[in-house]
Amino acid sequence: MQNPEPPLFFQVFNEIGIIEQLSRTILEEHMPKGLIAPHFAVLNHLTRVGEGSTPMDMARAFQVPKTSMTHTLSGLEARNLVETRPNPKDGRSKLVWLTDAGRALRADIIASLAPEFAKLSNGFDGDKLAQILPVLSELRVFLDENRSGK
Amino acid sequence: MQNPEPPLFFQVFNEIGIIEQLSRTILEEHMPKGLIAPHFAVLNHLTRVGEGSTPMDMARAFQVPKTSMTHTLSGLEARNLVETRPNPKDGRSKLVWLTDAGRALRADIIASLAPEFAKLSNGFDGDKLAQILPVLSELRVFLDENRSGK
DNA sequence: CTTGTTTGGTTCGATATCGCACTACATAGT
DNA sequence: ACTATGTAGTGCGATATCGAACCAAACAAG
Repeated sequence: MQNPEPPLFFQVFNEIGIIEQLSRTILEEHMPKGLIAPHFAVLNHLTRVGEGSTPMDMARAFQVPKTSMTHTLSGLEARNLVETRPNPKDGRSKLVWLTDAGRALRADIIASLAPEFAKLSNGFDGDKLAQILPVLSELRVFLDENRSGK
Repeated sequence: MQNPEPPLFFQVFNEIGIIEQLSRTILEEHMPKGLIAPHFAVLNHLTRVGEGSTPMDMARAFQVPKTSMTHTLSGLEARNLVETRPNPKDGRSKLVWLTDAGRALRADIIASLAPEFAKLSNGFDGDKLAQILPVLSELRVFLDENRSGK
C-alpha cells in the first residue's frame, strides 16, 4: 500500500462537489432573478483582478469553454452590468468593463450575504477553514497545472 | 473584528468551486460520450448507498431539483444502465436499480481513472488530503443542515 | 369516509452549458 | 511579402438545469 487509497481522493472530491452545490445555491438565492453564479463570478473577477480583462482571460480563469463565457457576458451586457470595448492591442478581442450598475450589484449581493456569513461564523470554527484553505489552494494549483486542456 | 473575515469564506468557497470544476472535467473525460458527472453520481450512489433508492432520495442526496433527477435517470434508463420498478410501499414512487451494464460501466470508469489517481498520489501529499477531509465533511454537514430548502 | 394538505414524479418552457464549425485577426517561418 | 498555423470570439445544435404547473397517491384531521 504505497499509494494513498483512491477512496480518499474520491471522498475529498465528493465532499467538495456537495459543498460547491450548497454554497452556489446560497449565493444564487441572493442574486436577482435571471442571474446565476457565473454572472457573479464575472462581476467579482473584474473587481478583484481588474477591469479590462478579455473574455478569454476569464474563460481560462474559470475553466469554462469560451462559448460559455460569451453567453454569460451577453447576459450581463443585456442588463447593463458590464460593457465591452475593442481591444486596442488585438483586433480579435474585447475588453470587459464593469458599469456603475455592475459594481453596485456586486456590492449589494455581497452585503446581502452578510447574514449567511454570520451564521457560518457562529456555527463553524473559522480556524478550521483557515487551516484547510492553503491545502485547497495547493490542490487547485496542482489540478490546474496538470489538466489535460480544455 | 469579532468575526472571521468574510474574505476567508469567500476564498474557501472560491477554491472549492474551481476544484469542483477541474475534478468534474477529469471525471467526464473518462466517461462515454453523452454521459456526464451526474450520471456517474447516480451509478455511484446506487452502488455505495444501495440499490432500490427512489429518485427523490437521490435528488435530496445530491441537492438537485427533482426535475433534474428525472432527466438524469431518463438518460441512464435510455442507455440501459439503470432500470426502475414500482415501489411496493408507495404507489407514487419508483425504485431504481443498476443493470449489469450499469455496474460494469461504473467499474470501468473507476478503473480508467487509476492513472489520474496515480498522478495525484505522486504529485500531491496524501496526508494533507486526509487532514482536510474531516473539515470538509463537517462543513458539508453544517451547510446541509442550515440550508434554506430547495 | 371525506376533505384538505403533503409528497413523488412528470411535463413544459426558459435559460445554461458545451462541442463543432466558422470568421477575422495575429504571428511565425521562409 | 506570403503562407501556414494559432488564437479570440460568435453562431448553432444538442443536451442539461431548474422553476412552475400539474397529477396521482398518501396522509392527517375531523
